[in-house]
Amino acid sequence: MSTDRRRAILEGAARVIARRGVRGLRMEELATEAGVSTALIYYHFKDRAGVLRHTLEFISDRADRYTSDDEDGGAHDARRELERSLLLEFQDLPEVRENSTAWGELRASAVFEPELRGDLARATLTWIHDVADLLGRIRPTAPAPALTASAERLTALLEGLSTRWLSGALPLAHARELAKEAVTVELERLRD
Amino acid sequence: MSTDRRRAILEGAARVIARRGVRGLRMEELATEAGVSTALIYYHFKDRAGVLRHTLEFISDRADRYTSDDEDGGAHDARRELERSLLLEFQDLPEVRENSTAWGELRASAVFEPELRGDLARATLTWIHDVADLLGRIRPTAPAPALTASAERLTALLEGLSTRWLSGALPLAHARELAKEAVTVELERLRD
DNA sequence: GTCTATATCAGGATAGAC
DNA sequence: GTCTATCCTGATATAGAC
Repeated sequence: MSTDRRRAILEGAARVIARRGVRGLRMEELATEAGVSTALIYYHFKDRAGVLRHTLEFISDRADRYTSDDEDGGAHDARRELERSLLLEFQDLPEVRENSTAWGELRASAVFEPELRGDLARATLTWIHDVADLLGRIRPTAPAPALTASAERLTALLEGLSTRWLSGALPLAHARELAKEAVTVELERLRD
Repeated sequence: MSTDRRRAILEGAARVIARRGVRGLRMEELATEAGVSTALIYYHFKDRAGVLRHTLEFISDRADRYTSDDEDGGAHDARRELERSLLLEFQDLPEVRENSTAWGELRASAVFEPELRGDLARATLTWIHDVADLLGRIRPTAPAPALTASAERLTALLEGLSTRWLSGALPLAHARELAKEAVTVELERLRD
């Protein structure tokens, strides 16, 4: 059925992008991966750029599922939740790798393809907001701008570390350690 | 003369890559940009991959010139030098933009092209080392591992912020501010 | 909605003259 | 060393049947 195929294509796109990059995504390889014809991809997504856009959306939705919705935990829970959600980026599981890779690719592609920027900016903002929110639950007295700045730094750092990890420049365990310590450092900053 | 043309091609390649990305580099556009024929590019660099390799080398050599060599400044100078060298990444000057863009492209491409990883790792290590060195001059009593960890976080953050800037997700001034504050935060961390 | 077959074309690469 | 002219592959996209 239609919806299933659509989804299969998006899942396939995430896999192919993780394997070849946005730059390396070939419509025919995607078709094979998803078990459909190229024509069907064009039918559903109009063109290559459309595939990219929807895949980005798909991926960020999927990443949202990582974040729990519990809003009423105490500071201790928030701290654990924060670390959990940030370190989730650094796991050698296929889906996580896919998400990280695809996210990095989309970010990098957006430098040259302005059409991608809107969605990317939206997703980034949401992410920053979520992190700022968690920080705020740990440091209830910290002013909002400081929380946002810390969240911006943490998320940007995560992206930087993630790319280094994926490009083989940084072992996974070390990346996790650096990220974890960054949380400590920023929380210290937000203390007074 | 031969050497001039070679150089013109490499400079042109840096500009084109900054504008279109590694993937967007077209041999013909490069030829026009450099004022030569496509055939000459192949004559000098064998193929497209050769152009890429030599351009990346060209660019990292050029970026080295940014870093000053003065080794004997006091803590105050070191702090300024640190901020200067880190914030240098965030300027809207053609050459800086070219270098940042190409660096980001290189980093992103390395995720899928292992051949690129060696050079990249080397250059990254040098950078981390330089930053750790400056941090050490400001905090002479801090242990080396802590200095390295801070340098790793700062440089990874820079890469993250840089990509956000170049992809239009983060205004230049804001990126500078976040980077500057990150220096403060890390130096605070290294205090005790 | 989905496929097969194919048009179209951009762009990498080379031949050969100068 | 450098150019003009051209070949040819690989990839996007569409036509049209089912």
